[in-house]
Amino acid sequence: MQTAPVTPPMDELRRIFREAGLSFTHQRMVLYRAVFAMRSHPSPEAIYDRVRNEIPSISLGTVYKNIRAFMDAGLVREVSPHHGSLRLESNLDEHHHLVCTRCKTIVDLEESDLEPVRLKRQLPGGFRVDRYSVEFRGLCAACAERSNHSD
Amino acid sequence: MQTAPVTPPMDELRRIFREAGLSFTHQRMVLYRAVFAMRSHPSPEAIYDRVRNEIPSISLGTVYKNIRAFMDAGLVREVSPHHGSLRLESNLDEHHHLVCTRCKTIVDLEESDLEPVRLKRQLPGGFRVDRYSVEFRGLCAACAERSNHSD
DNA sequence: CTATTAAACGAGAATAGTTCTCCAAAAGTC
DNA sequence: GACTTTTGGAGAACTATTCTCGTTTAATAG
Ligand SMILES: [Mn+2]
Ligand SMILES: [Mn+2]
Ligand SMILES: [Zn+2]
Ligand SMILES: [Zn+2]
Repeated sequence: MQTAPVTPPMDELRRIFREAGLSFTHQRMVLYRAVFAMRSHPSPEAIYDRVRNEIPSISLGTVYKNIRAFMDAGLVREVSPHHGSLRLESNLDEHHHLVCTRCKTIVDLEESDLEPVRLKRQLPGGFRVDRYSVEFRGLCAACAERSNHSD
Repeated sequence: MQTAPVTPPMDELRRIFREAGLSFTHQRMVLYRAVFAMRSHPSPEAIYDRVRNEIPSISLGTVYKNIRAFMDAGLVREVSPHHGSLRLESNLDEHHHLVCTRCKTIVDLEESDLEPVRLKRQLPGGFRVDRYSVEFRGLCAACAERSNHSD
């Protein structure tokens, strides 16, 4: 199970936004609550659909702008660093990935470089696993270098 | 290291395409060779750029059509099942994912449900890891069910 | 090798996801 | 409450991808 999706009270939200450097608006508050109430890794469209129940006049542009504001503030993340464009995998062997979050480079890591992943308990609710892989996110040597310089 | 990216000879390619139910065209052959020569998980645009050296008149549409043909035939895969649309992560705790490749549902798996992932060797070339997560791909209970029926 | 049929190509229109621009409205500040 | 800054809404613009259609190329049969 997961930490319960508790909706923070108004003044707690004010504090969260203040600390994030975001002014407090009605739309932003409703969006924030929606995103944290949906534990389903929602798309902007899905958030829009839900929030329109509460604010029918909200625009999709506002949803996108606030998602970006939340991401920039580190309040949420994106599930995959590779939304946006298709990336092809021609290595059909079991293997893992090193992903540079800055330049989006993806480098293979052989299956045999890792101890096998072991589950402590059964997977929930009859999920049928085809394959798994481990994704290491960070900075490649080149980007780490550039990052040190511009400190 | 990895299996060397050997370019298969012409008649080998003919066989591969035949077995995949794909007719043999010049564009398709050059595209196939490009994709398997690039171990960098290329985007369609990157493949296009490379292939235009050899076939300047090739169209981006042809690149997309053949990528899809290769994917449908199981010759290549896509790196992420979530290109296409942004998906938000509001759970900032370390955790892992169960991803249904059919309905794209993403379910969290707590960090503590897994034995810690251990590397056998050092990571290559100074990659700086921020975090890692394991992605289990397969079919959720609902989709597995539907899949059994329509057999 | 040629005729016939089926599949693929190139060009460009269409669509989906996302960002940008601009002005009016709301929030933050004193 | 007046002034300044940020945000929201509407729609244009942009990027990634798919679709449509007429022409070309490949597969198949004679
Ligand atoms: Mn790979
Ligand atoms: Mn998650
Ligand atoms: Zn990098
Ligand atoms: Zn599913």
